[in-house]
Amino acid sequence: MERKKRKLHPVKGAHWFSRAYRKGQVYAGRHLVLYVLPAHDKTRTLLGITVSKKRGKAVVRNRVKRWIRESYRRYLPVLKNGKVIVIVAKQPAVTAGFAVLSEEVGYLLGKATLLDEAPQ
RNA sequence: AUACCGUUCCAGACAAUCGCGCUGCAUGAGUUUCAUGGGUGAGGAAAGUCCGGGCUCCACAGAGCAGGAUAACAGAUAACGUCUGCCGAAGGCGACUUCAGGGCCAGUGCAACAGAGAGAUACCGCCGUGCGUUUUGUACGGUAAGGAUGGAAAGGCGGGGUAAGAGCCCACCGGCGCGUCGGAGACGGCGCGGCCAUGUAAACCCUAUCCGGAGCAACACCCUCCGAAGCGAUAGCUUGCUCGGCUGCUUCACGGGUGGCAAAGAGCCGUGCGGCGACGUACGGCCAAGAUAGAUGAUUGUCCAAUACAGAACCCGGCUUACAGAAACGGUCGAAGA
RNA sequence: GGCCGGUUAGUCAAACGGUUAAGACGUCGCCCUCUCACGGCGAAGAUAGGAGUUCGAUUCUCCUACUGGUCA
Repeated sequence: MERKKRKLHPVKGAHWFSRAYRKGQVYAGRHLVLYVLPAHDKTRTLLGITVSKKRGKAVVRNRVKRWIRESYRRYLPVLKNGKVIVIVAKQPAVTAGFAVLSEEVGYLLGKATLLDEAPQ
């Protein structure tokens, strides 16, 4: 069934973010915090990324978002559907680098039991 | 090779694999769209939002007041507080750099403390006269040369003059006014003259010039909702105030989408011509991001001395601020890059 | 993204361009008390940073940083 490539879907609308913060299940790591909600659309999983303006200037925030998005993309083929995931970057994430964040995204997704199988 | 000054340019490159936005490119499915291939994809500051415009709405934008901005002169420009040239001042041996650089001889205000006195003055001192007297002194007057205070003390310095002194008089210098010559002008040279109140206008102010208000979250359209309260010629908008103008209006609550918005303009590149230059103009060529939770990343290899500051959000012209380094050209000083 | 404001001791908060920058709460020390509190006396502690104008700047001007408000 995975012959067709999955695309990366972003979360749209501010109310989904606030719902995730209030009602979502929380999984915290050293650099990131993961919020998970069940989605209406069961055929795909949405991703939202939050990097506060306190974390740095526009270049820094964009770089952190790219790292997280790329990490998430690596786990996309083995990800369960029907969820809304919001990832919030903490202050250490700014200086962590891609390798560290990628590892942490995998760890948190596994902790939240969102992976069908172990990533290769 | 090395110091210094000015101008311009670049902002890691290449290859492989995976991945992203746009596409009014092609092909195939399909006629909302999807897939594959191609094309294209952040900056010199995209930043701060400090100025100037375009654009949109208010009446294509009106009158007066208030308010704001600018400040030698001439030009460039769509416009500017920007730029160019030039004048003046300051700094540097020099190339060159810097300057909110109109007016306190229109008016008003302020100048704390100190000091006798801050725009008017006599504390000490100097001189004269009267009184007293061995002497010291004391009263009145003259005086701004000297002392002391201050950021600033009666334009500065020298000479004449005087009882002592003083622009009281004279020369030079500074400032101001008038005349004349040069210059497009600011200004500069020369001559004459009243004999001159220090500083502060980023104090009020005066002079000249300019400025209507708001901003793409503007604004226009489509679908949904067509909700509650209030007003009755009041009220609201334009504008801070007055006039003038406009309107069934005002307040509160409230979704989604499309356009605006990106292919085309004060556009970029090259060459010629005009100009000291900013710039203008003619010809030829080019089309070069357009997101909407917001697109450039990951891994590996090679080159490299090394990758700083930093991410478009309607669009331009500037200014300011941040910044590792690399390159080119022109020039200055000196015996020598010391 | 646009448009407005603000920054003074630990906190709140005054100051026509002029001596040593008010106050209040808090902090510290001493006194009072058997001890604590209350009260009394005393002390320390600040103009966001950098330039400029001025004789002199918390105040005026510019730049930078930080921090609020507001606009569908």
